[in-house]
Amino acid sequence: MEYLDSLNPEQRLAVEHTDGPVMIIAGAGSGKTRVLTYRIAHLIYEKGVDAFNILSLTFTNKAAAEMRHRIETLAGLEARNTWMGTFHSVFAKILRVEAPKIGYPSNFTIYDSDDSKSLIRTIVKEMRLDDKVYKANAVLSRISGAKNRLITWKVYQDDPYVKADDEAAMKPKMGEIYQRYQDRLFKAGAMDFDDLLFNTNVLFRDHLDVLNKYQQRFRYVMVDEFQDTNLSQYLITKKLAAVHQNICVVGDDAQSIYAFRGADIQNILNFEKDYPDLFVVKLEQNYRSTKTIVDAANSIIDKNKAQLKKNVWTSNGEGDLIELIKASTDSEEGRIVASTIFEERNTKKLNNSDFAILYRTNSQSRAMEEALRKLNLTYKIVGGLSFYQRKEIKDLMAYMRFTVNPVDEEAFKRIVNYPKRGIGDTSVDKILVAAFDHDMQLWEVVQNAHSFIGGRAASQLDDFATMIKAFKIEVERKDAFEAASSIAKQSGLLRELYEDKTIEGLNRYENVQELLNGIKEYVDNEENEDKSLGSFLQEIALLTDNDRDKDTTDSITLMTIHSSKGLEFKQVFVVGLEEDLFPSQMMMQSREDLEEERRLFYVAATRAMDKLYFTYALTRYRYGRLLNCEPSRFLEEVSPDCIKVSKKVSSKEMSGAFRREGLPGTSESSGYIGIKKKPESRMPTAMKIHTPSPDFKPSNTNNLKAEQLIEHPKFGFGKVQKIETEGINRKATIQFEHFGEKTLLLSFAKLRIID
DNA sequence: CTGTAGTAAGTTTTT
DNA sequence: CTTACTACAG
Repeated sequence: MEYLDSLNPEQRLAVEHTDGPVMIIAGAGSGKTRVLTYRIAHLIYEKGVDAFNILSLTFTNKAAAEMRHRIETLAGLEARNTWMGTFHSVFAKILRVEAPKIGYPSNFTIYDSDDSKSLIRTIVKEMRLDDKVYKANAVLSRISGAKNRLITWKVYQDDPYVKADDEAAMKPKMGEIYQRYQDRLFKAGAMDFDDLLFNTNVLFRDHLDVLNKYQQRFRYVMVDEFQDTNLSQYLITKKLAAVHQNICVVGDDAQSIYAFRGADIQNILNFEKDYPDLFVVKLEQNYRSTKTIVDAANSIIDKNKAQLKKNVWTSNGEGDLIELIKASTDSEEGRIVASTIFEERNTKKLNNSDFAILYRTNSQSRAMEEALRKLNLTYKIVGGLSFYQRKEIKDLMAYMRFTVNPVDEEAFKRIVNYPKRGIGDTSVDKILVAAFDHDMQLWEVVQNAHSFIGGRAASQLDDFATMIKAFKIEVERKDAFEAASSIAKQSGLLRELYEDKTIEGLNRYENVQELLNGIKEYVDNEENEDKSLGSFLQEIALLTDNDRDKDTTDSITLMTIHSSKGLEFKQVFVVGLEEDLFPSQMMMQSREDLEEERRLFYVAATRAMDKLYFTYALTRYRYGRLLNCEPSRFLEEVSPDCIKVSKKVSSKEMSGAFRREGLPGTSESSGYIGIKKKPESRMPTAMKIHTPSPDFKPSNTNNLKAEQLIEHPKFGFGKVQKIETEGINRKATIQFEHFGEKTLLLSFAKLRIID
């Protein structure tokens, strides 16, 4: 096989060792995707395995699409028959066939996290609990964490440790919320993201015939980005591979960045224990980046304790040093990045698509966008507020969802009175209560509205029911596109949007049209066998904004570091390297958290092939307030040999920023400025005297009032005298115990409000 | 039941 | 700056 000649010895081992359990530890830029595609081709053409018997699981739809494309190029159309997709999409597809076995309808709805949160809010309200204690986000992530570890509500409630945990957090009702949440999902014929995996586990546990069917079908199982699997996903693959034992996992523990959604790095660290005869290959040669970049990335990741030993190296040249750019404001940061790209592009004859700007949070894209637009540079944003999360899109989808699955509670609440048809909150509540009390299906109650609620609303509901019935008939007779267009028109939704002549209204109208176009495309696509609306809805529920076709014009890529995984660019800007932003303050609760942020930093750095830039700003707007920032600790952790301090900062802005900060240093505002060890002057002497309480956490100062007791990290305890507003700035005059009266800019000051 | 005005609180990453 | 929720008038 001559194509094997293009591989290095380790890669070749990984490709040729097809049978039995295999773990491929693939360092950044080591040609992992190449190995995976060659491996599949090898299975099909050398080992004579039917493509139909190969299952490859990835974490994003994009990665799956990329892999499918590369395999087709390499191995031809035969390879199209391999099962390839994300965990969620593959098992949603299987559940669509098998769901009735575990009591769900096969046209079950998939709730996205907005639906889930809304349901949790309803439940918390129904239980008459304090929604400030039981915040939807926190409750959902707790439940999600349990599900990812396959803990049912029953086990959750019976576990004394969990109970102690919840009680310590003053949230003893968590178990009951979990139970009710699960019950309501079941009644609404709905699964949330975690359920797709959880229920697959249940299915395989309780129906051995079904498990056996898929075990026979998937003789070869491959898992990409294995470091990001959670327990639930791991157990599914383990079960599937139990008979043939042909499981191949590919991953890099150094790039595990999804702990927040249950990824367990122990899966990769302990894999060997589950498979004693495991064959391990390490791909350590990096083909992507310059030596400087590889060294810099290694210097950061080496600080982590939890990792597998490996030595990523490269034979590439040294390349340029990493440029460190300091800006005074976030908008200046944007301007410098934009002008640097402009210059580099022209002097080195590069395309826009050779550049990427990576940030920690989506909100950072704004400043970058503005600067790029001013220089007329074409860019595209990956991710961010998803198309599918827009109100108008969710509204139309809710109509479609309710038509297909008329017990879908969240969809019902969304559309029953939109556009307005005289059915208010009171009536909606009555319907829901009636369904609950009589243990009836939502749709039955709606159809018999007169028996449950009287008056005007009842006859309005009759009209609503008639409309939905008409939709149902359309859905049965027509394909997804025709049914959806008809629903958009008949529901009055299109008219409502059409009549809104504001710019936003126009956009919303166009978005709905775009969704309809998407449905048309789906219907016209030969590969989709089932062209019903129900089937389309299941597909779309698992799509993210990253999966929509963006126009293919040559553009600079803007995205979060999380979505950059697996990609590479000639030049990469990692922006916003400020303490509390990256590493994120919300993450910095434990050593594990810091290590995950380091891995994230590692991922960002290793995206670059030729040149890497780090930038940070001294002040930044967040939530409409100007905050001051300090350089990220990562800038001190990264090997100084790899970094060159660069870029002039305009002296005017610089001194302005320093003055605002009330810092000395105006004199160094011209010339080259780098990170210095935090100057003494930046650390008020007060800090040496007052140590903040161990649990010090800044509070939201929105509601700060006179007489309020507060704690300041540097000045200690004090009492608020008065609050004034000056332009966009709010100032508080505070009488401190030991430091007398001080006036602080609230946007700068971190205060803990003592209740 | 609907619309408006005002208040409160949240801001990480993704399937 | 945003979004979600509440109170109150019509």
